[in-house]
Amino acid sequence: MPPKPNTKETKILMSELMLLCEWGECSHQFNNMEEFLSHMSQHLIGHHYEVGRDDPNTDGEFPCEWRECNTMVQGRRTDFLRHAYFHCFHVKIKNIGEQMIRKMGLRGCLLENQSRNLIPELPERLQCGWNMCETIIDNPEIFYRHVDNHSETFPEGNNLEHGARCEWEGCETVAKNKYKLREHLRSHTQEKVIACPTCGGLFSSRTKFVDHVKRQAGVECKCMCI
DNA sequence: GACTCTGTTGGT
DNA sequence: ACCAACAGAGT
Repeated sequence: MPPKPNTKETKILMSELMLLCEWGECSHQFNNMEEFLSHMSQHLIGHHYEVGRDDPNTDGEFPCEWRECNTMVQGRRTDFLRHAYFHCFHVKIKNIGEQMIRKMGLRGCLLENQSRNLIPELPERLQCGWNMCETIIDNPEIFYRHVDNHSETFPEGNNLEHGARCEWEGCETVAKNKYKLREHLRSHTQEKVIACPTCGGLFSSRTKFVDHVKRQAGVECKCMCI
């Protein structure tokens, strides 16, 4: 059935992603994450890495060459990779934010955009806490997909008789169904779903992001400020 | 059936 | 004021 004529076309389409690489002088564009990530891996091969000197298990300093990042990653090479690949994930969710602004006819946020490519503090490592899993993946996009996949162990449908029990270490949550579990799992991974293309801020839901944009654009402030 | 949005709550 | 988490409703 075709979409209803009067519904707002605010659906975010992954097929409309425009992913721009901002590594060093690079400005390649991609429309899917697979190609973008594999492109990024080419930038990272051998980047400040010498066998025998920069041992993967010893600490070092890794300057990130992503434009307007200017971060010196202190730690192991694996910490640097996690940082570098987070830029790719950040590009993706910022692009989702851009689509959102466009499709809802909003004005962008008015904060300074010097922070647009700054990435937040990440966990020391991205390790899956699902029972008996313990998988560690240094690429946030791939890590989040991995965790998400654990929800596939539950049957389809919205009304499961026994629900979908989270098996994350120490978690007792029983979600209503596997879709709720997917949502819940993001609270364990701190995965964000959307980011502001202007200031770079990350948000856990689309409504939070829309609130942010409206607030920053000064549109109809609902609070008692002044 | 597979998401997606919205309102409430509770913590900082 | 801000935000994460959740339940339940809506598409």
